[in-house]
Amino acid sequence: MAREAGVSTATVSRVVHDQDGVRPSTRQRVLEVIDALGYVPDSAAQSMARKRKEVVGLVAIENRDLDTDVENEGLLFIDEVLRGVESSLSPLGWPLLVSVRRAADEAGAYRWLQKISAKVDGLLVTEGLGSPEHLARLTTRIPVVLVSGSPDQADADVVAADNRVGISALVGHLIERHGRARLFYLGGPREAPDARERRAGLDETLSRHPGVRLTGSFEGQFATVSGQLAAREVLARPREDLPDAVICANDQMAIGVMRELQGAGLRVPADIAVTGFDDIYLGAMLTPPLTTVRQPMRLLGERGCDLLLERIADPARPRRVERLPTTLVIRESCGCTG
Amino acid sequence: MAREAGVSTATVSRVVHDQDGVRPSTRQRVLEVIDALGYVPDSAAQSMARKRKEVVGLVAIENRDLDTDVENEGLLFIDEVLRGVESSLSPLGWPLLVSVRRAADEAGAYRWLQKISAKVDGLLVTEGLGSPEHLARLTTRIPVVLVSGSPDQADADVVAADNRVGISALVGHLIERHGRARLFYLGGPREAPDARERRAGLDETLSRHPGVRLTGSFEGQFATVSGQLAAREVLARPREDLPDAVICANDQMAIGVMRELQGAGLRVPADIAVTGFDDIYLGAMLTPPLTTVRQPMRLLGERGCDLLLERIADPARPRRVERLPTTLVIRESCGCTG
DNA sequence: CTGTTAGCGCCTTCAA
DNA sequence: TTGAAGGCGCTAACAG
Repeated sequence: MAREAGVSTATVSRVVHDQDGVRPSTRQRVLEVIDALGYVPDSAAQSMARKRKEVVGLVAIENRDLDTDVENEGLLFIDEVLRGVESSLSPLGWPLLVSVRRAADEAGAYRWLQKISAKVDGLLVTEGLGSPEHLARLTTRIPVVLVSGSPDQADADVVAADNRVGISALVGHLIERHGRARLFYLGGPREAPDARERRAGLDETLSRHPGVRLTGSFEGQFATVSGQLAAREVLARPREDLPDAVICANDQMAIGVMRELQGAGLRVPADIAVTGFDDIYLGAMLTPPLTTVRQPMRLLGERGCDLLLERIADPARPRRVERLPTTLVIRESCGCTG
Repeated sequence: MAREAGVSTATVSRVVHDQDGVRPSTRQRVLEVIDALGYVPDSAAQSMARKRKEVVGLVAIENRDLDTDVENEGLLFIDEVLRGVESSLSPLGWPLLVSVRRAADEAGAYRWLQKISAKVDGLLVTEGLGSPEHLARLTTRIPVVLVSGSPDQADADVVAADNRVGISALVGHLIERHGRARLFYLGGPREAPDARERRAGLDETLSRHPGVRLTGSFEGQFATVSGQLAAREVLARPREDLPDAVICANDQMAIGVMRELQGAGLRVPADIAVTGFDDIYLGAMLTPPLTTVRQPMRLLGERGCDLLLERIADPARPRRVERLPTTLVIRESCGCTG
């Protein structure tokens, strides 16, 4: 290796890390050899020697049905989070290790998490990934930040949008402003903490409005098809039993719902209002434009990454849970007019 | 470590990798201890011992102007490529190391590339990233696949869309079908090989149509603002000197052009046609919907990754250049009617 | 079947 | 200012 070529050994290390205590002439010579040989220190060896990998990981699960949704749906949740993380990382120059798992099949999921965790200094875990027990074990070995995760997960730091306030504002609007009183709720997967919070927010709001009824609900997977499925269930009812609003736990599902409903000849929002959550770009382009709750996806990534870096720097630091504000985005699918 | 707890040493390794040659009872015991202690083998040490990291890298540069474009623009080139790579990787269970660099500032870019390359078994390099010399040096140390890169880069494998055919079909359509004869070309950055190919395709097509004139061109950065800038240049001309079509080297710039042109009161396509390249989702939602050339971005990622994996498996394998077909997507911004 | 023994390539004292 | 030496945690070859 470069050592032979030059003449020395650990001096190379000093040169590579521009530590001082090296005679300029020596440094010069070493640099030349390094350049000539195209030497690049192996990062695995480095990680090993100084017990630091200088990489953080991001794990996510893929909600979309690959064959149908692939080409669609503007910026998705994960894309935006990833961007945020990247931007938070780039001043440091650390790369990001990404791994996405197809469905949420529990089998092997933990081994996968472990394997990833062995390659990074800290891990960002999104949505309802991993059971609480698994996360707990993970957290004992390595810093973990939950992005949109459950705020009461053992020792993990958490960033999450303020789901309850968001959904509450939305539903309040639907009820008070548009007089909708027979709601249908299309929720997200049971495992997803943010889905659960949205549901809780809904129930809370309903309890404040005795005149309003939840006429049905459906557990979706945050994917467009879930919306279509749910819409079919709604359409299967006798016409006079139709809800006057379908509240969806995310935009993708709302898109599916709208398509299916409109396909069946219903007018949105005249016959039935439809709302989403997230505010993905595509929502604004629909006809009618989607009323939704904006959650700052990119910022979730940034803040999550910042928390992670802080914890990596100081593992003993007290646990932190950060709530990011949501905002009601009123467009037309709720009944408002452009 | 687990070894103490159990009783053995390298047996643990055998158990972890379910190699046979371990008495069931022993295996059992070791597994229990592993589980109890939550032991996870350190991947840096593993990489070191077997000289394999089981990670591939993806490097890209960010073309967007962060402050303006951030929230916009449906699935971008990189997002799609990344998806493709991920899907190609997931059966293997390898994670992907992602690093995005802001502008194309040459300074430090090579060191950045080197640093990333030290952490992976192979590298996917997108668009016009890295000078040919740098890429050449990189390639001697580690397998490299260029995604949308120059097909004549030293020893790197390459996947690229068939840019010339694509642009040629598009321009042919504009000329033959719509009689456009005074074209303005908004190209991509000089360093980007795909931008160069598109330009070459244009010139080629023009040379086959003597009656058609290129009235001007502009070198953009593949970003929306580039489109706005170019449009302003077009608008600054005397009205009678206006081109009858603006051909853009990607969709994002086409969007910028359309906005600016329409903002100035011009009708697209009646007064002036506008076309893009890529076929990002958003293009279909514009008014008028964007006529463009579709390049299979996701597939670029998949195939690129496959090539990379093959080369990692067999570094001596002959170099390969793969061309992926493009397709003309006729919507309305060219003058056709829905 | 299982333990021993070398490294893998680099960083970090400690001496010189 | 520099070299020598040990060790990071794991795997692989070789003995038992």
